Amino acid sequence: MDVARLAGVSQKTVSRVLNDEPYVSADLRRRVLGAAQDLGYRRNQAARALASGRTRSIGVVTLGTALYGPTSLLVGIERVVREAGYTLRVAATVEGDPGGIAGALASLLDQGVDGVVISEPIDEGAGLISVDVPVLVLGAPPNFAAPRVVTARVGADVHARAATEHLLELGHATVHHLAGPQRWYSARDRLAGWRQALRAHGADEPPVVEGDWSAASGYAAGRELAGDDTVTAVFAANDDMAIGLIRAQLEAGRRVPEDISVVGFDDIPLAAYVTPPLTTLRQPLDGLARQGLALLIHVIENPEAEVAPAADQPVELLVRASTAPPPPRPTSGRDRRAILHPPRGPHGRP
Amino acid sequence: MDVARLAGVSQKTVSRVLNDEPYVSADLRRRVLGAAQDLGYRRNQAARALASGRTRSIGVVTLGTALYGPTSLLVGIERVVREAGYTLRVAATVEGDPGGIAGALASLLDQGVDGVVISEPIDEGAGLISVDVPVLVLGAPPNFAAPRVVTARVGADVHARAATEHLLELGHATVHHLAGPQRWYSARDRLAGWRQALRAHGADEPPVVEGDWSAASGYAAGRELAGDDTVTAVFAANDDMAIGLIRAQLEAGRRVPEDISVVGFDDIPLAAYVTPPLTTLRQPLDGLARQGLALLIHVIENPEAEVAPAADQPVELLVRASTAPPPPRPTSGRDRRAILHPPRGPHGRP
DNA sequence: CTGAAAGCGCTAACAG
DNA sequence: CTGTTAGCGCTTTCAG
Repeated sequence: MDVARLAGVSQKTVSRVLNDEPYVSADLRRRVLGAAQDLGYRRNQAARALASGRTRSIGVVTLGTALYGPTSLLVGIERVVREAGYTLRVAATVEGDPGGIAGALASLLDQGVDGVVISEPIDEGAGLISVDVPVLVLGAPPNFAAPRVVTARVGADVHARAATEHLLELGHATVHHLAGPQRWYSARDRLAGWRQALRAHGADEPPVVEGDWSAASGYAAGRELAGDDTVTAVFAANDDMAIGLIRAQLEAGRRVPEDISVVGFDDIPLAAYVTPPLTTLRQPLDGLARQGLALLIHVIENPEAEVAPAADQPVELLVRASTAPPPPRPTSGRDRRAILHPPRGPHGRP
Repeated sequence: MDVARLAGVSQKTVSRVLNDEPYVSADLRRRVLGAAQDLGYRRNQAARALASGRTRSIGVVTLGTALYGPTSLLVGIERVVREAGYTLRVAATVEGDPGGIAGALASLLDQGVDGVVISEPIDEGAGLISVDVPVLVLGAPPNFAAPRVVTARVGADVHARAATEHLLELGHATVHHLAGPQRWYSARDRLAGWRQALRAHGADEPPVVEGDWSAASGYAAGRELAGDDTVTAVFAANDDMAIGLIRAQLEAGRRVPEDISVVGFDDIPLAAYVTPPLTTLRQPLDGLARQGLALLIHVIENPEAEVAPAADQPVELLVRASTAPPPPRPTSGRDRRAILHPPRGPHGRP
């Protein structure tokens, strides 16, 4: 090693200095650092990994879409990983690709990551390959075969329940739910929370409409629902669908929130600026990433330590202008499909 | 190596089989594959990298935000990288962190990536470290010291020009521009295109308002502009700002598009579902990623080959409901700030 | 506190 | 077609 020669020490001393190991005299340390600097020396990570069995890298399995939730998580994960001195490797899965998670995981493991985080997995039915490094699962039930699995979740069911209750407390007889794809654990959680709220209040449970998270699917659902004016309140499983749904309502001549209230989920940055500004739930995605990774890194670096599971993240309901009490005189239940709404002109908001 | 022993061959033969090298008998190949299978053998990538000097990984320097452009590109990049049989390493930069790109690049290079893509860099003023692997720069002028730099861009100036011309052709006397942060090359491109269009049509060039890509900044700009009703058309540098701006206009009692037309940029999935549906430009981000990476991988695998620069991606203007001809009787230029708009009630859309 | 020797698990080069 | 011999550049023993 040239650095060692230039500094007139052994290779091992260089290694010690660069790894901040103790038992090196200040003088040697200075000399080595100087030599390394002069030579523009950088350690070869592949060699380090081979010799030490560690890569100081963390792999993340995420979904290959630009959806708000997964991408926000990814951004948060990257930041925390970097701050902790690790590097990030990414393997995305494609929806509908069976065994996608297992494949992505295998690829990451091949690369020798020290730990992996599985972000918002969807239920693939299949069992997962066993993993010999610590795993962090973000937003799903812990059902992975790994020596050390830690999980962190937002407790979406609690949130969904709060959203639904907000609507119920406004006086709506019941609340419809525009659900996310049920292969997603987060979509199931939200559905469950909605159902809990309805039961707790003794409200009817209307049939669930399922979307695919997109505004387009929300729009389609909105057209379906627009014909039925007993629908006075909808809890959508994410903001995009909520916005699509609102759009469909407006086009059908129903006003939001006067005729129908809508609550979203996520608090995307746009939520406060659409018309009407959307009442929604903020997901503490950043806290989730931060908290989960702190746990994961702790387990990586202290293989023997016991870890307490992460606490659920807090709920935050943002009441804006898309929710209001139900319209005074709900149409009688029967023949409702026959009632034609004259276009009342544009949707209003003072 | 156990696999070699089990199959009764040399280590090198195993290596050959696993690397799909020629000159191995079908029989041996079968035997080796079988043994590897039985043992659940996986190659150690660190050792491969050390011995071969290649990692079959590509690094990407991206911005650590959840903005639509950067994240969509990242998703596209990941997919193409995976399809090409490479793995992905990510290093994000933080806005405002000087030398962020250089640092991220250094981290990636340390990891021994075979190539790197710099996605939507911002101008950091500082020079960039020199790089000894092929580099793909997405969306910026090529000014990097690297043996092989390839670039691909969307030609945002052409797009911006088209957006501005759309407004001009609708009859607007001029078009205001709500720009993105000028440290971003893409923001500069859009500004340049807007300016070109104005000049070509001999229109006045109003002062530029600069936002930070967020809907909140668009809203702030919208409030500023709302007092001036000579402003009949605005080209916003992205959809989020356009939506924030529209919101501010509506709150000020100005109708979109009757009183003021707005064009966005990006065609985020929500653009067609906000109120009014946003006229915008679709960025062929996916094509960009695909095209750029094809080039990069070609250069990685054929170090000697000459490459033609990627062709600019095509323009696609999506005319929806946020643009219309200007209002019939524009208020005279003077005293315009004194004119109070009685709240005309809600913004309309038939 | 410091150094010498011995690999980590693979692939490159050269023989057979 | 197949095997042998050396390393890749570090970190880990284990002695000084």
